[in-house]
Amino acid sequence: MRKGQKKLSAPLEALKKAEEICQSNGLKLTKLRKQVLNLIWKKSGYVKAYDLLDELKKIDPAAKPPTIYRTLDFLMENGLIHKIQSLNAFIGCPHPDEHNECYFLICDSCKSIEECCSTKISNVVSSTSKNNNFIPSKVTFEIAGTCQNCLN
Amino acid sequence: MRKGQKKLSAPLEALKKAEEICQSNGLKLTKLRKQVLNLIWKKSGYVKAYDLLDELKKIDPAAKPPTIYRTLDFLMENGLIHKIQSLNAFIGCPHPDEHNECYFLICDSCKSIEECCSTKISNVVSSTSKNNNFIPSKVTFEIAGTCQNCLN
DNA sequence: AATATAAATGTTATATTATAACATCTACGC
DNA sequence: GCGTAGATGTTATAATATAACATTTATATT
Repeated sequence: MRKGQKKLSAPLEALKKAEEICQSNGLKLTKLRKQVLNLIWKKSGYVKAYDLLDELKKIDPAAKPPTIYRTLDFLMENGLIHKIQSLNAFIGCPHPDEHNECYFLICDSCKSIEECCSTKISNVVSSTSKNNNFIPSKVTFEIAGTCQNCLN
Repeated sequence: MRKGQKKLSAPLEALKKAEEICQSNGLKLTKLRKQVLNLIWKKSGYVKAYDLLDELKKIDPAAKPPTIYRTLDFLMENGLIHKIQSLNAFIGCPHPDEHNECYFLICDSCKSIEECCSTKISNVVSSTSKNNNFIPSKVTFEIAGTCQNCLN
């Protein structure tokens, strides 16, 4: 498999993991939440909230902005999805069980996003935080640019 | 001077640097742009676009959203200010002449933002980019948490 | 100085993103 | 069954941002 290419089964795995995580943490992955998480994974890249709302409306025509935003909040709080701050967009988390510091490589050309975790990043965050006597709680690390596929 | 505390003269210095940079790069720091940059520096922390618009309206009652957003775009493009993506807010850049990779320590408690540059960060960005065959163009690195002053 | 022209600003309208506030429903423990 | 907390429904509006076109201003050239 080419590096950077998403495994076809990633959505299924992610959904299964989501079930497990909610199960073991006493969280309710309700029908609505499952539907939204599904819709997020159906898109190959990132999704915008209102596009998601449009999709959801195909299932439930009564859906409204708070429906989506509340659901997104739940999914984010529980690490099942991430918000890409520089795009105001959302993306499924492929490894919701391992909460490392993650960063995102965002291709301006093909709009793909690669989520990466690295101890280097975590180390830099903790060392620089320590240097500044700062207690970090939320890290936003997004690198926009051009991915390998689009370079050719 | 306590670490993390802003020098009182920072705004003046930043404005002077801005003049110099525009001068030497053939950019026009017009009256409007200077006014907006001034308003940004007048605030001790970050500023929201529409708050800035309200301030600007005190000087020019005819000011409208595009007035602010266009000016913010100019200032950002030329490195005189930064956008904090996780807050949809803007902040003056204290060292617009040295364009290192920067990150921001954002205190959730007192709302202060410390801009930091470190070669460690730059190194991590370039090494992880290289590992992923990714050519970075824009880095967003924001760490929210609690600052030293608010810990006590 | 008149003229061209590119950049900056003005203006109107609207798109996009997100939340407040309150009502109702549903699952679950007792 | 009954109470309660959490989830969802609903209405309205707040907050953020840009498109599109008109006008003005600076400045380079003649």
